[in-house]
Amino acid sequence: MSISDSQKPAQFSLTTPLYYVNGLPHVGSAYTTMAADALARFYRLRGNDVLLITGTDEHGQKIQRTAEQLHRDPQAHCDEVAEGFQDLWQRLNIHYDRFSRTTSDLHAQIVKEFFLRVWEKGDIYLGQQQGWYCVECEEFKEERDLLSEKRCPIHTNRAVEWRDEQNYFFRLSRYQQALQDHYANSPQFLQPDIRRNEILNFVSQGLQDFSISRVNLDWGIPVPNDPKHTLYVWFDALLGYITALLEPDAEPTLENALKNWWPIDLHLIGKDILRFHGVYWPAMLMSAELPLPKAIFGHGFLTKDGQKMGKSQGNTLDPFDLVDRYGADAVRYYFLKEIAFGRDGDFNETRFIDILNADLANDLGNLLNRTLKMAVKYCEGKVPAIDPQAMPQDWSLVQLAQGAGEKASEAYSVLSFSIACEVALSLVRIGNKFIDEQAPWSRYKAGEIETVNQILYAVLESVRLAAYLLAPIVPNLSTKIYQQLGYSVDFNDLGEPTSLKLLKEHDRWGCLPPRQTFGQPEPIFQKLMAPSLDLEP
RNA sequence: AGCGGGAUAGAGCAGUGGCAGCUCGUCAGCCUCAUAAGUUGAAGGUCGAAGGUUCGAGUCCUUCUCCCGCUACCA
Repeated sequence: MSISDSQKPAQFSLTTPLYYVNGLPHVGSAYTTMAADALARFYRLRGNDVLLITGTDEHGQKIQRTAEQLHRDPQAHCDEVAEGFQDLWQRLNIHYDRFSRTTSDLHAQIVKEFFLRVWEKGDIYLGQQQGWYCVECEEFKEERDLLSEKRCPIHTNRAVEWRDEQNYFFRLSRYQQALQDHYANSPQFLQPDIRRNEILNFVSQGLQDFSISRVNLDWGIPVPNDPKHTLYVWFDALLGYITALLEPDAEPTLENALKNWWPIDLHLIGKDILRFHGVYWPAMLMSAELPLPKAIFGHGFLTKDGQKMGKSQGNTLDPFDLVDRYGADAVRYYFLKEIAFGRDGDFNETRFIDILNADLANDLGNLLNRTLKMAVKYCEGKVPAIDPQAMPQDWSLVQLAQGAGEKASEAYSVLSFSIACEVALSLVRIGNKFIDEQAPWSRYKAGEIETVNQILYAVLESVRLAAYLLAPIVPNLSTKIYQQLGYSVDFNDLGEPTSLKLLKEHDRWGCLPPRQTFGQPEPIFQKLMAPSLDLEP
């Protein structure tokens, strides 16, 4: 199963949603993006060519209105918010390859070409959209959802209006069978299973065509053959994934965009937009006769202290504030380790602090620190000069470490970030027990130098392996560990082919080179303090 | 209303027929290499309720309660 060196490295492309720029990013967007970044880092470490796409969706009446309220040009408003997203991604140590914006000129070209392709297929037609319309929501409402006196259930003091307007529609109904066949033939297409079930259920009830244009909308891309209409959401935003694939100097054509990276391996999204990615999008692509993405994963939602977050509830969790107070590694670790990816999860600050201090400071950080300081004293500041292969094979730590790389790799491949972390943490926990049992400090006093060397090597190598396996989640921390062990590696600098090569075998036990000189031992993760609510002097 | 998910220790979770477990937190003993870290042990559970199948049920069946998601245009 080994890949020969002459072959091109396997490619892996993935996307986050293109986030709506109605406001600065919330923690849910950050969650998706952190997961995407961790996965991208995992594949890069494996030696794959990776393309991580994120970006912003910038059209729509809500944006236009928000800009107007701020007495600002809509584009200027979008620029500023998009910059806010990029700023947060930088703070969270996200390494994306493309940032796709739906207001870019390139995008308009791609949208036009795609639209015409579907148009020529006969899947777009002018129809009549009738229904109760809430101006605030910008949505047509089902009559059964309305409150008394035809009031919108969200904007309870506003009555909905009867609208009867011409819109363009996409013939989604035509693709029901093809979609169902695809779901059946590609069980990995919709993940996790619970979301797949929802979609299967939904599609089996029959599909209606959906409208893809609006008439009273200026801020957007005009319908190519009828500029009185403006494209609405899905025939705009979803295509941003394709626009993102254009090489920097390429002509904006579908052919150029799809040349290298299509189809996308994974669309990572929140569960709220699964239908659009799992039903609308593949149907649109089928209509355009393009290959479908390999998989779509809808992750769960976050609550805060068990409560749904929302501006109206006033209990939002600000990702900027979180990362500023605790750092990127801490935030990434909490969300990816403490929440089973795919399920809903909760943020609780006390728990956040407890978990980080226990796992990263006490267990991992302190294990490195105590072992390294012994090695500095007992082994002249170098990795003990022993043969890693000649280690006592009955040591539980060694046995565990030998299987850890593969286990973690399997976990990452199925987006089980939490399990990948547990694999690394189990090495650390067993390492702490092992060092207590073996008590190298006593053995050193008793003159058992050879055994001390073996013990310290085994523990340091386990910490190295744990750091390597955690690198997609906590790259800064892993870098610190590697540097204290004497490497000059930076896990944030993996664009370099040389460093990639260097690390390719590092998921295996026994890499740590004997006699390598250590860096300065110092705590890699300072304990977090709870915010002080103490008002007394 | 229909479909699906969930209810197990103070918190978060694992556990598809055989002694109820893991992590965090709490309390106590041990160690002294270490970031007041580590380690060992303890306390803490009538496994949502009731009934049934079985030698044996957290696990299978039936009924019920509560919570959550989906049931079409929520970026």
